[in-house]
Amino acid sequence: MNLFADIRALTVDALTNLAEDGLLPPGLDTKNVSVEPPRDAAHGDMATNAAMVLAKPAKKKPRDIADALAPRLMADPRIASAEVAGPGFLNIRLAPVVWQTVVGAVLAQGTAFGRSDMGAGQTVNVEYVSANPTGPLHVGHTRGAVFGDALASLLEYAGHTVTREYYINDAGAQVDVLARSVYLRYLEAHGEAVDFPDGTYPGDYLVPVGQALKAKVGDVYVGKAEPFWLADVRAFATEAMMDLIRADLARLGVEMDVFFSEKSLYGTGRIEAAIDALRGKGLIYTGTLEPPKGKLPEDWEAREQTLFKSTDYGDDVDRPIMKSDGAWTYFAPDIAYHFDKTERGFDSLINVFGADHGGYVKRMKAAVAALTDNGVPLDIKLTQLVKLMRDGQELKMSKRAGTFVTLADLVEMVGSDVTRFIMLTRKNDAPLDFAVDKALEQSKDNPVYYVQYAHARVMSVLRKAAAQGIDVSDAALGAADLTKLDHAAEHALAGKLAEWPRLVEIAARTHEPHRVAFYLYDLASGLHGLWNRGNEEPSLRFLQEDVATSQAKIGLARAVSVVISAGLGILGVEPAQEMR
RNA sequence: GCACCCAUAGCUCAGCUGGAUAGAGCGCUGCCCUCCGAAGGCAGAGGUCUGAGGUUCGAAUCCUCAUGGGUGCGCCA
Repeated sequence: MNLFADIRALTVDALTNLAEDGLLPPGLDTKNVSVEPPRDAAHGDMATNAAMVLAKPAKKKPRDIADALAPRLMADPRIASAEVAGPGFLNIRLAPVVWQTVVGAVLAQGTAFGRSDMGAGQTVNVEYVSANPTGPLHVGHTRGAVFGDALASLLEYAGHTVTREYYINDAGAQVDVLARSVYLRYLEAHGEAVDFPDGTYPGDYLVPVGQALKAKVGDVYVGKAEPFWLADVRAFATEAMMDLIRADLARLGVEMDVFFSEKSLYGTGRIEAAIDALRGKGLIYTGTLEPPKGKLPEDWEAREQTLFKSTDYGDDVDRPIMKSDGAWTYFAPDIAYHFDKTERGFDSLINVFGADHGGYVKRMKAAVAALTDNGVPLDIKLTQLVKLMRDGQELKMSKRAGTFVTLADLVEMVGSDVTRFIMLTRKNDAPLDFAVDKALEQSKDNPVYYVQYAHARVMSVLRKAAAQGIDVSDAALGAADLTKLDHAAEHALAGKLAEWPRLVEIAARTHEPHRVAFYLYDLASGLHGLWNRGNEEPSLRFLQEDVATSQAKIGLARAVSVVISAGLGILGVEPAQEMR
């Protein structure tokens, strides 16, 4: 149930009737007619801009249209009043029965209240994290993981069929570096003294990998030249790193559907097939790029390269797909990977990258647009940097200084729920200061606890009521006489609940899960407000003298907890039963 | 030099396919527990939405330019 969509449909019907009666020209385009919550509560429950949007095409004054529209809306039992205001807004007040219906719907549908069929089963591939398999995930990856996962859940909630996917860069030079580093740890496990030259990974996390390699193969690689062991060690090390990464993701409750190996694209003709697809469209050619403007790289010289004509699809320059030694650049397998995604039949693609990959957005979009003739949209969401703060000071991250903070460290410090919620209290493209000390504080300073507290309060009321022998099952509350919810403050809170399905659609459409977090904060605020008004107005307390009234009021509180629960579910956060 | 992202209250940030008098938290001032959890609530003060043009009935929102920050920029993925 989406109340705003319902009232919008009512409005459009009324406009159609006006046209049939000759009061408006026929065939007006109503797609820009909106029904929204007004910014100022004094303006009523909803407002429509219909009169202003249609004034020009109908060649009528906005107020005349609004005057004609108002009585048609008021004929509906759900509408208590419709008044013309301002430049031509129609402010709508809803009948009390509407709010009672909303609460009843939440109690009947549970966390499915707010689900949308907007996605219409469209398949979406969400690729996120995709960190190089060379070490544990760090704080930056954490934001990508949380964002991508919440976005995926949000899209599922809005009716899409979602695949969560991780692209493993296991074919480049950096996994050779990994293999050499593990080899050194392997020698160390055999008692050799080793040191780690530049261009190797000295991290302790490879010590157990070296030992595991020894346990597996004994000493067969000791004293052997690199070509003898490189491929084997690389495979072993990469697998070990992916185990590490999967374990890190599990700490956050992130579970991928697909891990896609870059290496699997090589030697199978799949890169060639993707490039051939572009060549077939006349988009591959041999040429020389202009030198970049401004400061030149020192060793710059003009070279002939195999290029993808990405400028035909909005990129700034054409991009090389093959190195001068004939090997593919990193971009070629990327193209092949996305070609593979489109061939798997996804209706749309989403990539979540760190902001430092912003420079690849245009070429990636160009590649997908070219491969699908603009048929499959690719949205790329960039997550900005995370700064960890403690006591107002930035925790500087430095591997050398030993202050490198990993995902595992962060989750260890503040827990998965707090990590996830805080990371989603900022828009993805805004930098995030993560105050580790504040995140653990149980106060209003901390939005996680504020929302959790609201949920816990409701649970507390339910426990208290149950102890008094009141049936507080959702079925019983839903069957209660909800007309007892007759106070404006209660209607206002129910109105917040009614916004939930609408918010889900907006958040899903814009690919912005942070909106869910802000909505939950707002909803929690509404509950806290009503709760405290009960201090001064006993009739607003949830527990009343008679059972029937109690059940109605508890029903409202329960409905709030259900929606909080649904929202937290999308964010991947467990609702609190009580605060401790 | 070019591209992308960003600029909203003292601070940290929301702001809905353009909508009415721009919101929240922190901080500041003053209130509210014989009462379901005060880990909360209420009220007040605080704004040329970086600047200048443009489109529109209407711009924080869209377009152009400027200023100030961040990120990236041909054989690293």
